Amino acid sequence: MNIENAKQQMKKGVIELCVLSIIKNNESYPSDIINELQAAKIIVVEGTLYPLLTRLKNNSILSYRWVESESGPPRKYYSLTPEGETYFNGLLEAWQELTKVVNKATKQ
Amino acid sequence: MNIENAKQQMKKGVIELCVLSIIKNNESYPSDIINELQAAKIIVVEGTLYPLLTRLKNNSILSYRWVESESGPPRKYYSLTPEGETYFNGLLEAWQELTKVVNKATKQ
DNA sequence: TTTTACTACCTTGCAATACAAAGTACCTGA
DNA sequence: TCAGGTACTTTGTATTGCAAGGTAGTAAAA
Repeated sequence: MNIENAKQQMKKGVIELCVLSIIKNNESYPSDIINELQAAKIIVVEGTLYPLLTRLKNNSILSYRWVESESGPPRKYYSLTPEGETYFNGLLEAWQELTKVVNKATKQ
Repeated sequence: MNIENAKQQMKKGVIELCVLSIIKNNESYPSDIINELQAAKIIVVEGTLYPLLTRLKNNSILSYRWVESESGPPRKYYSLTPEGETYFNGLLEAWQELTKVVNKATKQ
């Protein structure tokens, strides 16, 4: 059985958390986000990220503004809305609780 | 946006790890497993667990033996195969690495 | 001017899997 | 014999990550 698949499953659950964390730290556009995730060894591709960002925007977690680029097409820079801040905090709390119970469950 | 949904997503990734951990500690049958997960606040229902166990069995991660019950139908008691032990260790390692990178990514 | 390369955003179809709900079957005791 | 509880199983649905392909703006080479 391929362990890569299971790793993938675990990763899935935290993509949203990590994306929001990156945006919270710095207003970002998608390529930024992909690069930061990659640096953190959480590989995510465009086909994953764009629909996610759109979903979060449609649910008022994120907002964006267009920013001209010095070289190339304009970019959508995303930031958290106040509602998004609350949502992110809840997500982070859930993550911390999950790690606690899983670590406990897998002890010994 | 409903945070329960996001929690659910995070949980998904660790169900397999937790199920294997429970079985590793004690040869178990499905109701055992559901109860232990529930105690750890990782709620899982039959419709999730049975297909998961079957999948793991088909991939030689788990094996089972029928055990007569004192009151009711016989039970399938599951245990890890040697291959399953290896797989579990890999999964646990992946989990520990994931928590590390996510904690780093969400710091500050 | 036209073409090529690069960057950026977006969409479609597929696959994996958790869950709700319903179904089958066994065992026990009234 | 039948009612209730336990246990295992299956089916249909929804979510969501990914591969692959598409659209479009900018800039530099040909």
